[in-house]
Amino acid sequence: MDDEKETKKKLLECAMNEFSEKGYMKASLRNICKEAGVTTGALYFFFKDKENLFGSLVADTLNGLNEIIENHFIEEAVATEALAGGDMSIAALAEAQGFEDDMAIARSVVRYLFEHKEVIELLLTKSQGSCYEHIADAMVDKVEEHYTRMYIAMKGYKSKKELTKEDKFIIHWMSHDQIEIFIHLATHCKNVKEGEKQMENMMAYMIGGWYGVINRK
Amino acid sequence: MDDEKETKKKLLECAMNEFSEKGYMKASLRNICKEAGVTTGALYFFFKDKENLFGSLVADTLNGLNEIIENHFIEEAVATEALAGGDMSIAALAEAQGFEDDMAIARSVVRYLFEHKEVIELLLTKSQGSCYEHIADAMVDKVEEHYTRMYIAMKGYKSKKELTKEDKFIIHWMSHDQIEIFIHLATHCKNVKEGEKQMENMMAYMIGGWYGVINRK
Amino acid sequence: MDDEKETKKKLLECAMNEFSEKGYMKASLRNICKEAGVTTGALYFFFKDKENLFGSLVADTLNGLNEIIENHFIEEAVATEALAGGDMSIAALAEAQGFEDDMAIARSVVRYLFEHKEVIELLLTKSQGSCYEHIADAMVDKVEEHYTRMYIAMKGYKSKKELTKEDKFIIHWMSHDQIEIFIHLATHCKNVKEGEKQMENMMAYMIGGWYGVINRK
Amino acid sequence: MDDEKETKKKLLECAMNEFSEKGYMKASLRNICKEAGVTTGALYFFFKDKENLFGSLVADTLNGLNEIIENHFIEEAVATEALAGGDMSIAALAEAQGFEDDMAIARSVVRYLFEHKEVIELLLTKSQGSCYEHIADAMVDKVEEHYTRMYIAMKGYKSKKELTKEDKFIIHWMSHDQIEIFIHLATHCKNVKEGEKQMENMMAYMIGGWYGVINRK
DNA sequence: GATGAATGAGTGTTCATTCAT
DNA sequence: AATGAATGAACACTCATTCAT
Repeated sequence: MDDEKETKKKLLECAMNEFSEKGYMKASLRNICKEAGVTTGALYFFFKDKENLFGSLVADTLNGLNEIIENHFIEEAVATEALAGGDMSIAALAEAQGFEDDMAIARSVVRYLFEHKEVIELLLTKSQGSCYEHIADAMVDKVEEHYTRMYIAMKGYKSKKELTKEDKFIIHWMSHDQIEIFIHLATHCKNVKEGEKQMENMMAYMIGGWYGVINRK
Repeated sequence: MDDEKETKKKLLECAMNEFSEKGYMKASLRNICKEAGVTTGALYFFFKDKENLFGSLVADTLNGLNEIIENHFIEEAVATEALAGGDMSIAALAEAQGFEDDMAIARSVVRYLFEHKEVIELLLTKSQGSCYEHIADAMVDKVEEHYTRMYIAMKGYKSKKELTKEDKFIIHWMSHDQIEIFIHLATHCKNVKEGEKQMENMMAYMIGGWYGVINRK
Repeated sequence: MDDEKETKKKLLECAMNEFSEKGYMKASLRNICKEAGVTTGALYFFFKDKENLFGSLVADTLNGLNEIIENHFIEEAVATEALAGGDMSIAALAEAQGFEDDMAIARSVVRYLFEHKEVIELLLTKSQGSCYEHIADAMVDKVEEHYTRMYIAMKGYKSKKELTKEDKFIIHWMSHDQIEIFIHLATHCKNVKEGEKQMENMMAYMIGGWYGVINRK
Repeated sequence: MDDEKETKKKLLECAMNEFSEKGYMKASLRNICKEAGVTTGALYFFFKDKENLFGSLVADTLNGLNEIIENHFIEEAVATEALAGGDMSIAALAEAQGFEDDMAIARSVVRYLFEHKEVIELLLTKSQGSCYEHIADAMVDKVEEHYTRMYIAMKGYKSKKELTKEDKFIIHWMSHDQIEIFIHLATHCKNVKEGEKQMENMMAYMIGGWYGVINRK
C-alpha cells in the first residue's frame, strides 16, 4: 500500500510542484514528465489524464476534509441547538454557545488544514480549469445545510418553511464566508500554531457577524 | 460618429461572451473573430493583443470602481473616527456609527456594481491569466488602508505602532471580506434592487463581525 | 523636384531607419508607417510595394556608384595597359603603375562611398531578401571586365583566349575582393578622412596581391 | 541502432533543402514537415525549435571547422615567427616562409571545407537570422589573434603596443580576407580537386598582399 | 493625398494524448 | 512498466497588401 512505485511517486511529486507553481491550466504534463525524468507514456500508464493526475494529488485530502467539515458542523449545529437568540452581549453569546468547546473543534479543522497545507492550497487556489474548480462551493453547500439548522434555531423558527429569501441569502453568505475563513487561514498562516491563534480572531468575527445578523430588527 | 465602429462593437460583444463563458485563459481569439464574422487581422487592427482586448472590456468600469471604493471608504473612515470602541450593544454601535448614512454610501457602491454587473463579474471571476487576475487583491489593499485607521480608532490606539501582528492579520481579513461581500452581491443577486436589500444583511454581518473582533478580551 | 512631399520624405526617412536596424526582411512596413505617423495606405500611395520602397532609398546612390565604378576601372585599366608584368619589387611596381594617379581615383570612389555612407551600407549589408541582395555580385561583374583586360596586359597575353580556367578564377576573386575592400571601408571607417587613409594600406595589399599572382611561376 | 531514426533523418534532409533554398529566415518549418511527411509536432519532438534544427545541421561541421582553423593558424604563426620582414622579393619571401609546408596545411582546410561543402555553404551564406549569422566574424576574430602575432614579427615590432590604429585596421582586413578566401573557395569550386588548385593562386594573392602591406613605406 | 478598415495566409510553437513496442 | 515516436488541433500573433471612401 505504501510501496507506491518509485516512478509514480516521483511523478506525483513533480506534478505537485508544477500545479502549485502554475495552476492547473498552465501546468504542462510535458514539463512534469521532464522534471520527473520519465516520458509522457509513463505518466499515462499511471494516470488516465491530466484531471486524473490532479485528482490523485488531492483526492485523499479532499475526502478527509469533507469528513471533518461534516463532523465539525454537525457537532456545532447540535451544540447551538440550545441557544435561541435573544439580545445578549457578544461575551454572553460566546459563553452561551459553548465557545470554548467550539474552538476545540475548529482547531482540529485548522490542524487538518495545516497537516495537508500544500494540497489544500492546491485544491482551493490552483484548481481552476479542473473539475475541482468549484470544490469550495461544494463545501459551502455542506456547511450550508448545518448553518441553516443553526440559523433556524437561533431565530426561533418552528420550521424551514419560515425562512425568507433574505434568510436563505445570508445563510448562504455566512456558509461561504466560513469556508473563506479556512482558505484564508491556510493561505496566509505559515504553520498550525499561527493558524490556530489567528483563527480565534476570525471566529470572533464570524460569531459577531452571526449575531449582527440574528439581532437585526 | 456612432462613436464605435460596427466591427469593433461586434468584436467587443463577442469577446465579452467568450471571456465570460471560458475565462481569460481558455478564451480563443480565433473563436471571437469567427463569432464576429471577421478575420484575426481585423481584431489586431483594433486591439494590440489578447490582454488589450480584455482590458478594453473592463478598463472603464475598473477605473470607476476604484474611484467609488476610495470615496466610499474615505467617507466611512471619517464617519467612524468619532466612535472609539466601548462595550456597547450592537444596536447601540450601529446607531453610533451612523449606520443609516453608511448604508447610503454602500448602496451607491452596489448600484455601481449592478450598473456594470457583466463587466464586474468578468473582472472579478474570469480574469485569471490576464494582468487583472489580482485586481481584487489590489482593491483589498486600498480598503485595508482605511480599515487600519478605523481599527486604530475603535481600539483606542494612539498610533499605528500599537498594532500587533494579530491586529494586522484580522484587519487584512476584514478588508478582504468586505471585497468578498461586493463580489458575492454582484454574482448572486440578479438586479440592483435585490442587491441593495441583501446588502443590508451583509453589512449587519460585517459590523457585527467588527465588534466581535474589537470587543474580544 | 526637390519639393518632395512632406509625407513621402518622412516615410523614406523612417524606412531608412527601419531597414538599417533590422535589414530588409525583418523590417516591417507597419512599423515604418507607425513611426512616420501615417497609415499603410499612405505608403502604398507613394510606393508600389516593400521592394519599391527599398529601391527608392537606394536607386540614385546605386546608379551613381555604378557610374563611378565603371569610370574608375576604365581609367585604371587604361593606365595599366602600359605595364606588362616583369619581376620588379613592389615599390617599383607601384611606381610603374602610376600608383599616385590611381590613388587619386580610388580616393574619389571612397569619397563617394562616404558621401552616401548610410545608403551604401544599407545596400551592401542590409538588402538580403530584396532584389538587391546580389548587388555586390553585379558590381563584381563590372569590375571583372576591366580586371580581365588588366590581367591580360600584365600577363603579356595576346588575347582573351589565352586565359586559363585558373586565370579566370583568380580574376574573379580579385574583382570580388576589390568590392569587398570598398564594403569594408564603408562599414569600418567612420568618416571619409579615415576611409582615405585606410584605403592606402588596402590598395597596397591589393596591388601586392596582384603581383603575387602575376609573378607566380 | 541505425544511429538516427528514419523520421529524424528525413526531417534533417528536408530542413537542409529548405534552409539552403530560402535561407534561415524565410525557411518554413511547416514546409519542412510537409516535405518530410510528418506533422509539426514530430519536428518538435526531435528539435527544440527552429534554431536548434538549424544547429543540428551545422553544429558538428562548425566545431570541426573551428578546430581546424585554430590548428592551421597556430602552425602558420609558428612557422612565420622566423622571418622578420626585410625587403625581399616575393619569390624569396615565399621560400622563406616555407610556402610549401604552409600549402599542405591550407590544403587540409580546403579538404575539410569540401568534405562538408553543403553545410559550410549553409553556415556561411544562409544563416542570417539565426544565432550563427555572425559566425564568419567569430572566425575572423580567431584568425586575427594569430595574424596579429605574425604581423608584429614581420614588422619587427618588440610588442603589441607598437601597433598603430592603421596596423590594427589592416590586420583585421587581412584576417577578414583570409576567411573570405575560404568562403569563396567553398562556394565557387565544385570539388576538392578544383578547390585545392585554385587555393594556390589565392594564397599567392594573399601572401603578395601581406608583403605589399609590410613593405609599404 | 491619405485614411481606416479588413483580408487571408502565414509564422513558430505548445498541448494533451495515443500507441506500437 | 515504460519508452520513443507521432498526431493533429490549437494557440496568439504578424505580415504585406488592398480598397472604398
